[in-house]
Amino acid sequence: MTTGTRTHRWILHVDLDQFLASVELRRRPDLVGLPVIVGGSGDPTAPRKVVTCASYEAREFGVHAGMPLRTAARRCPEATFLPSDPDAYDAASGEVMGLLRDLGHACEVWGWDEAYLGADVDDPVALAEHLRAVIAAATGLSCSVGISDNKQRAKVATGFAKPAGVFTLTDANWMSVMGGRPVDALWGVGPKTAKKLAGMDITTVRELAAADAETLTSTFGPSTGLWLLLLAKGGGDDTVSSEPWVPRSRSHVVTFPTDLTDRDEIDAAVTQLARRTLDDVLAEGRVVTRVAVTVRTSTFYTRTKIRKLPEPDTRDSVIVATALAVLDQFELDRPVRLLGVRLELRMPSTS
DNA sequence: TCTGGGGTCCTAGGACCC
DNA sequence: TCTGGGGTCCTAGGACCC
Repeated sequence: MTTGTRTHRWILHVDLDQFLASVELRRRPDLVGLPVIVGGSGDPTAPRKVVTCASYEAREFGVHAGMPLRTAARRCPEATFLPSDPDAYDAASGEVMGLLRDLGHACEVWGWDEAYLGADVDDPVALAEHLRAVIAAATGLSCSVGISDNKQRAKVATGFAKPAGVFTLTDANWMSVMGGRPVDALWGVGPKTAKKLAGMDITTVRELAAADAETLTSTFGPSTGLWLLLLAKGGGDDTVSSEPWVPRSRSHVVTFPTDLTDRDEIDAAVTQLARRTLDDVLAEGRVVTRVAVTVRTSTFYTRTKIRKLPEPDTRDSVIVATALAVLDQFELDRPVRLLGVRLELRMPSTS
């Protein structure tokens, strides 16, 4: 088995196409080629539920992940709505990641439907086509592959590979492909950073790449400023680690169908969230260091408070009491739309 | 068509100690 | 008496991603 963190000649970003929808289509071949929308309990009339994944056919109607299900139903009434089935997606993801690990290259898994391979090969396109064929033959799932020499650029390349393709992005074609595109085409640059940059008259990747380093560091800080410059020039993180990812935290949030106003109900909900999250933590043999509680009111005002435990702990009584004590620090003078509990975990010693 | 759920990382600022 | 910095721990909050 390949382990450790190191650099490689090539980094391949593997991204499963419309992953959740594809898993559903595998067991519902009658729906192939039709608009399929996965989310919530599969009831398109449910309020406060959103699309988790839309098939490419559904996307033609303007439906996308994060859209309220009721909106999706209006845009695409003929779609088939399916409930989210996390166990099925876990299993399918496991199949694919197992196949990728068996290829004999460094393999870093990024969530359900993405992974990076680090490979010292002469022909990365051949490797990409090979793994696409292996995954398709063994699982019936389609993926796209972006090829580069760092993660960020490989990830951007995947955008050009989709669906079901391969795309290579290197110094040779980076600026000609990306130079004229908006800065938020870079992985890690979102709307806020794009707006800040626009205020500095920087709107394209080419302009950001040519920007003055001191100007960027004075606005974004020494670390972030230089990172933005590196990203625009096509740089990024060039290491791939095959070590299993150790989560830093576990959390659950709930948006209530109707806002809570009764304090006893709010306490009960936080207690339940804390217990559910702690169950996950204990199942993984981890220990809690900090307890965070998030409250979102009817006005969508959202705040998180957090408290460090006196000692790392696993006791239900301590975790629940701490969550309730943190909750008690909120004003709670408005109806509560969402509650969340996040447990931060002690990292295993690295020795 | 009012706005889900699960994560990570970075920065700022206050408290406290030397 | 007053003032100075440095370092570390802690929480809040921002930003981004899938």
